[in-house]
Amino acid sequence: MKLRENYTCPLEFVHDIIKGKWKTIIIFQLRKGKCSFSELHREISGISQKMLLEQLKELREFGFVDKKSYSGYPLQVEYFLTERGEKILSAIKIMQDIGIEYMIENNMTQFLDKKGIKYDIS
Amino acid sequence: MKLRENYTCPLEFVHDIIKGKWKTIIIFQLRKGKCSFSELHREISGISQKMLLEQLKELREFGFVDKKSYSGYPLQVEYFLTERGEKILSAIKIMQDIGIEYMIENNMTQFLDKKGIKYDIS
DNA sequence: CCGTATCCGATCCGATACTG
DNA sequence: CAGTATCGGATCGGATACGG
Repeated sequence: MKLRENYTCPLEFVHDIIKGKWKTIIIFQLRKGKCSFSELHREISGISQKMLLEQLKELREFGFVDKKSYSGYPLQVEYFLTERGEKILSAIKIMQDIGIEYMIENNMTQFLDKKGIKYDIS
Repeated sequence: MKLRENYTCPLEFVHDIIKGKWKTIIIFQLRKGKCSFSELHREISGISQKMLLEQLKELREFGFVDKKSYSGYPLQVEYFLTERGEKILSAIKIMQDIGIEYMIENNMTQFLDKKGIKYDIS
């Protein structure tokens, strides 16, 4: 991922990283600890393999996520949050909370329930 | 702004709103209270009139920002954060904090200083 | 001072196919 | 199982001009 050369504000920078379609969700999924690629792929409804890989790469590049690879067959990796990842998770939880509030107020929760998506903020 | 009809997760929804290039910065600029359009335009370095207006409109649409218009000439408006806006501000402050850390660690602060941008997290 | 409309290049992201 | 490459439509956002 290519950043601009100059940022006039730290938020511009964080936003550049977080704006990708799936990043907040990936970080949120990692809240409970390490997770293999295929687990992530299974749990994040709708994401393509390409996007998951690409976004994980960028999250690693900026120190929000790290991974551990195990050599052997079949290949196995574990992705997990770094300290910086945990920190932004606390911001993401607030945003999730706001999302839940909004969806409840506007009767948008049927989709959540129907698909059995977990949206606890633990 | 047109949202999707169904969201499987509240974060997907919040992200749809927050992903726009200037939204986090606009919210951050409003942290100290009400502000006219031209003040915002002056203080947010690099934003075009079109984008500022568009993003403010969307932020209002989803209840993060509200405005008060005064009839008369010249026209005068005041934009300010709603309660929901204040709540997401607390998440944005965390992200700003992360951005500052990152920029310090990676010697990226020269741009901030040079342009005299305020980036306090108060 | 505040807001709208349009045009157009840049970027994003989904589908798909292929490798170790 | 994990990762890479490419193609093409959709969306984003900057420039610019105009209107209340």
